[in-house]
Amino acid sequence: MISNSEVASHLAELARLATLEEGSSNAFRVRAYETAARTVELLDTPVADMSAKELAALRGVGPSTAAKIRELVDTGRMARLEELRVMFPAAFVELTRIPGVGPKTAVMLRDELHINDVEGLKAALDAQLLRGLPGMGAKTEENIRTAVERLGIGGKERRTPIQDALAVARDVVAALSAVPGVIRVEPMGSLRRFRETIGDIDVIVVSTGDPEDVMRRFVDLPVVREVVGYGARKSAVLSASGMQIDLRVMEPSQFGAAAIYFTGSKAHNIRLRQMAIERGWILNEYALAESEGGAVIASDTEERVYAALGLPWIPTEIREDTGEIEAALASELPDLVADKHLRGDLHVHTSLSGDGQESLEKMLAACAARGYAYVAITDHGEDLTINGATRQQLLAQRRRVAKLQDQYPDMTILQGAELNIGPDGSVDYDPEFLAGLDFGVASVHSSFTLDRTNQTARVIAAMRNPAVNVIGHLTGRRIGHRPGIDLDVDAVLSAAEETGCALEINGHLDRLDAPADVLRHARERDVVFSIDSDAHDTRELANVANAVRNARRGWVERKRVVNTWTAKQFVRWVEGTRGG
DNA sequence: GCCGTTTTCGGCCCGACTGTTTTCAGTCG
Repeated sequence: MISNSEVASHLAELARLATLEEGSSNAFRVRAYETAARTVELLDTPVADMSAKELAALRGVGPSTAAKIRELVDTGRMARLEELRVMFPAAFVELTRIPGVGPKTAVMLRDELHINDVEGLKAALDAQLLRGLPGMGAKTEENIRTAVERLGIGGKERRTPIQDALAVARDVVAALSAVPGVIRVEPMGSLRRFRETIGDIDVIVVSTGDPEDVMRRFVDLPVVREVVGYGARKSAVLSASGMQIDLRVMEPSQFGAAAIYFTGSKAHNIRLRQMAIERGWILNEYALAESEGGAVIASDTEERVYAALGLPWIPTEIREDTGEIEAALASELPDLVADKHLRGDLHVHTSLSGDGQESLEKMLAACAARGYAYVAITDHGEDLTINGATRQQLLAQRRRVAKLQDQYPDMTILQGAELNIGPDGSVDYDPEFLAGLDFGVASVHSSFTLDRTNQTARVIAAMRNPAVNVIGHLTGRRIGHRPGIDLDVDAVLSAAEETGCALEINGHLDRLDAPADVLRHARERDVVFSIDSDAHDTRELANVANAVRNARRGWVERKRVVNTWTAKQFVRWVEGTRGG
């Protein structure tokens, strides 16, 4: 049976190719396909089980798209998509990845110069054929030549892991904060929404001084390799690593409208602007204002702009037009977990792990300093041969923990381990030894290439193990480096409901695992989570803030997170899950 | 292609920048 995400990716491709046919990504047909793709992607009911009539009742899906979905489900094909694939082969579509080449230009290049791929474009550039086309001159030709040469480093679809983008953004923010007159510098866009990968870094500078000072300072930053746009209030540059950084300078009174606008997502903003129009208003990056006369209704804070539209402030992580507007209108926004709710950390390493950097004593002191009511010390199990702790080492640690517990009357210390889930679902040590531990996190650290059936079976077997309270970094992915293991997410969520085993939300920026889309799908299920740092030194304990933001993206509510519970509730859950 | 307390047709989000044009089209976000 075809999955919803496969159907959604067909619809997304339909939108991409329709862009070429329509000549614009803003064409209504294109937007309709995009909306339909988003709706299907997020739906919990399999579309394969739905009638055309039921499909057409979904938001953004009408009779035409419903028929296309049914056709795909029934025949495995979508005739319209196949026609478009013939009209626009992949090598031709590749042309639109070049910055500056949109659908109109690509089609003109083919119609006028018979260019069908990037190689053909290069030849035409060498022959200086582009400058003879309508609306094109030598300058445009040169711009396209430059863009082709750096395809792969600055292409439109290039995305950077959030870990790398955050580092670049931090430097830009620090440098621009020092410019005279600047009172505020904030990263916006997908960085503020905390997506796993970032396209461009968007930054707003609020300044009471001369905006041109900010712009000059911006394009002179050491990180800047090339200036790709330069205006009085808006500029764009490419960083040394090829990331695009967009900068806007705004007045203090515009900050709220600007923050909403530049945070996005685009789909979220479109919904807000539609709501503004219904009221006879207009919403842009400067203000929410009356269409007639332009009297400003709200602009200085996000809260005021949302409130004027009849909405509560919407958390940045869920601004994707995937149901948050409807929830806000119905006063049913989720009670998202926040940093201040955390009462403990359930995945902490010490120097007993080969890759742990600091002593048990230091890690506990740092946890206590964070105000935790409980903590689980979870060094690697022995099956991780280069990093794991032996039984003797764990027993010795257990005695040390017992002594240290006296120093922390307000913090319950659980001594456990991060167990390794073997390819067959077994974990380290033997059941008798494991029963002597207080807590168990079980994680996949090997055999990443098993098929879905086997991966799913091993994870579920670990969940059913009475020594396991939490499944660590569910998919094992490393963002930008390694894909996650192939899992039947539905089956895993069912096992989590059945066993009470928590799914970890890991705070390492290259993990953010379980991924937000998995968390979102767990929303309708009776699943609990743990928000963990997976710290290997005291500094990394702060990683929980990353996990919190990823949890919020996945609509995870406070009540679902076991380490927001009181010590009493938490210990009851631990005891309930241990021993099955 | 979708949608409707302006409902079955006529709308559909908004603006900066660039390069090419003397008023605008294309691209981008």
